[in-house]
Amino acid sequence: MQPFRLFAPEVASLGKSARTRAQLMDAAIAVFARHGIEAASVNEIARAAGVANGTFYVHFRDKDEMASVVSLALAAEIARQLDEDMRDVDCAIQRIVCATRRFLQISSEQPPLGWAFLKACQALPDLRYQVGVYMRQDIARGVRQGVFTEPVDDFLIDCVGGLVLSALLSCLSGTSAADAGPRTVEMQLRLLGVDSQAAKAASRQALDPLIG
Amino acid sequence: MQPFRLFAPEVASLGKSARTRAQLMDAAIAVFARHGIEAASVNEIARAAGVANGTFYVHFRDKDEMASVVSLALAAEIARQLDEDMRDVDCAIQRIVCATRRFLQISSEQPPLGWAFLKACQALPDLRYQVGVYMRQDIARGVRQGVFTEPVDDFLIDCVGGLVLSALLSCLSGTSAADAGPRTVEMQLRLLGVDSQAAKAASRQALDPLIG
Amino acid sequence: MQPFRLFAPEVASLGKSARTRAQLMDAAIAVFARHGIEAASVNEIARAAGVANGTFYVHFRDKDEMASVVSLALAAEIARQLDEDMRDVDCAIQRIVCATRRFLQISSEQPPLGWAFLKACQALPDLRYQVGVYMRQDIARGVRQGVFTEPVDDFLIDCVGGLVLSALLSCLSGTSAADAGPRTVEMQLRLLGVDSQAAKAASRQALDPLIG
Amino acid sequence: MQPFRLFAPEVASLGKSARTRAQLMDAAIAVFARHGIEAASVNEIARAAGVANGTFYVHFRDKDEMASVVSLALAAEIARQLDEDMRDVDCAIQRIVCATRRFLQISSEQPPLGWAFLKACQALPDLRYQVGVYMRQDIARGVRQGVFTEPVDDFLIDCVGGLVLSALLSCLSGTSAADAGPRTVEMQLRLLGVDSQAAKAASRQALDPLIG
DNA sequence: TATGAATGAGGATTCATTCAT
DNA sequence: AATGAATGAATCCTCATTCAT
Repeated sequence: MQPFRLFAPEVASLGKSARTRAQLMDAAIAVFARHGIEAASVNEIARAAGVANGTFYVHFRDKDEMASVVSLALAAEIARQLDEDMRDVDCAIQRIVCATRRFLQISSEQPPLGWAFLKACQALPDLRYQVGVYMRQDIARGVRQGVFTEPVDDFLIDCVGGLVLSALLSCLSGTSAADAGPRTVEMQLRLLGVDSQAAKAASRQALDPLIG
Repeated sequence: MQPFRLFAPEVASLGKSARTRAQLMDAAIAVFARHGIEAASVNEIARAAGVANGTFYVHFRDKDEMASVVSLALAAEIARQLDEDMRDVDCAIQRIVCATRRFLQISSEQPPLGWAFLKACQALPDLRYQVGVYMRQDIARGVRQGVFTEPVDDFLIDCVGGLVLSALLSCLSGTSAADAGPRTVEMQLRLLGVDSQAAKAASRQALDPLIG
Repeated sequence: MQPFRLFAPEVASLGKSARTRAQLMDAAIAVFARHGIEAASVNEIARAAGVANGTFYVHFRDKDEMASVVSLALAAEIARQLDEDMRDVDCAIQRIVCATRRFLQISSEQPPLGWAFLKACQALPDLRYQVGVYMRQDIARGVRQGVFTEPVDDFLIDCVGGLVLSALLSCLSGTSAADAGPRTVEMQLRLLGVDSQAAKAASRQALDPLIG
Repeated sequence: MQPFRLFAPEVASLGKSARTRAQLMDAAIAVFARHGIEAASVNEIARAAGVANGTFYVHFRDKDEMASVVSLALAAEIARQLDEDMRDVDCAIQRIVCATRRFLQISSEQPPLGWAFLKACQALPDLRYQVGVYMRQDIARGVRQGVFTEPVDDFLIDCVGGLVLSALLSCLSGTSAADAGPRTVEMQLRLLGVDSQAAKAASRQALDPLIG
């Protein structure tokens, strides 16, 4: 019925209310992915979640609040997965390589998730800001480690973030090559000031087999 | 009443009908800039143009057609200005430098134009494709001239285009530094495979005084 | 507020939703009767039903679906009444006499119902077909009983049906005589091949006192 | 461009203004036939006539007036053709046979004309009345000649007229048999009180070869 | 909590009609 | 007479939101 599941667990580990809320959020992601955030209708989300439309307002004040909650939760969930993968990685380059490739993998292998994230980033400045904060940590770490020479400011973050989202869009649109992950990382490292050869080498290095 | 003027000339050099159409298009750009293309309402566009709602349909079949016409015309107008500036420039790097800095200048100095273009690119894949075709010419020229080492494919174009749009968004959001133009060019050249120092040098070189 | 009641029962024997739906259907019949089906506006129907315009779409997908639902329900309701009256009548001539006179009585005594039915028949070929199927049963029965000599085909059904509707129109227009029922039956029987005298005799015979 | 021509002569025998008016009337018939009178739009009629929409109002006060003018002219034109065919026929039965068969022939061989006439009769009581006046003449003649036994009143006229229109509808809908003309006449004569055998004989008699 | 009918403002679109040229 | 752009009321329909159950 509802093929996409991120927040609603299979087992009934949550209370009924929390489960309904999670179903609504998963449904919202699927609908946002299909129609974009503005065009998504509360009725369609409720229908996709298998609940009555009125139930929506039991869990969210209005559509805007839900968009914000869902988008932030989506970003947090992605960040959680990336952090988990990089728990023990100290090298900033490694972290960038890992995070970016893993991010592209996750979001292009689950198109609803990828599209929803992409469209949410386009629609919600708050979300872009949040993502920027997250990226800035690793980039700042690279500066401290002396591997990134570019001065870190909002503009750089905006551009690096925009590059990754562009790559994601390209992947989701289906026109892009198979090695989009490494190529994106390579470009990203170049933007950060890593020299060309080092960027290429780092971007192509083997990752945990889980990661493409 | 309507501060933004791109298509509607001050003088009555067009017939009355053409003038009304141009007013609608200018109004559309202003409204697209404020609310995005999807959320723009025909009534608001007509009101902004100072005509009755029915008049919209004298000039455009429906909202979608107008969005497409306006966006393409907007892109064509920008391209026309850029081409004019670069009429005699042969060097691909020079052309990229010039086009990108000029583009950012034009579109961030006229926020309605910039926002409208940005949102149009997000909403209309056709427009993105058009813009890609335009950019690809100069990039291919650079490859022929031996200055860009990166292989040119759709993915590269998507990323380079995305980078420039990200820079524009950053500028329009008002958070970015004054040297966004040169910095964007520098990043762009790096993505294309120009080495770091040459990129920095080229991006900072003096342009025609008109260009910032 | 709404003088015509066919589907909405006085008592609250239906759920609230079903009652609203029935009110809309009754209102639709009244409006169809006044303006015809094509010219009837959803807003006017909703207003006549005493509900908000949006409520219309809670109960019907769109105007066309409602027109079809209402018309078929109207025809079914009329057919139900006729069938009830003729439950025990076997003779085809009797059935025709009874059905036609009763039909004219019902629909000319309740002009909204009559007009709505008439206009629905003009606008909806499906409804005409339905009515034709219904009429054909009794006519075929008459052929089996050897009292109708005319061969039964679509053209005959179309003509007999058209005759009855013409009679109804004449009644509703107010120009016609009091004995429209018997005269219509007589003509109808003649069309079916009953000879003139028998037709006149049968058409004038006494019916249940309820029936005029 | 405009396949249907009734009022606009090929040759320029009329003044320019009269020609434009005639073109509009022909176009109106075609459009009425396609969409019905209510749904026909002035713009579509003007377009079909090959003139600007404003021109419509040079020739007609408004849409209703045009509908009335066109319908009446259409009926008059048909009547003129029938009268021409029957100029020398005195026998009422002959006249009915001839008029009805010829009418069905004309209007089913030129579907735009047939549909327009049919829909006009449904929409405009005035037209129905006019047609009734015309039919009544021949029917009254039959009564004087002693061949029709049925008393002539509005109700009879309505029913006989309705029968012929039903037959036309059946023909235009394409479901009806080839001998619709004779069968319609036969039914019509029965309605008027002619006995069955005489009706059949008269209805099948040979007509002028032109007439089917 | 959950429901789902009801609401009514708002959006896209059509169209009869007017009027300056 | 003819034009065709302009008008704005009216139409169908959607949708976020509310509320009684």
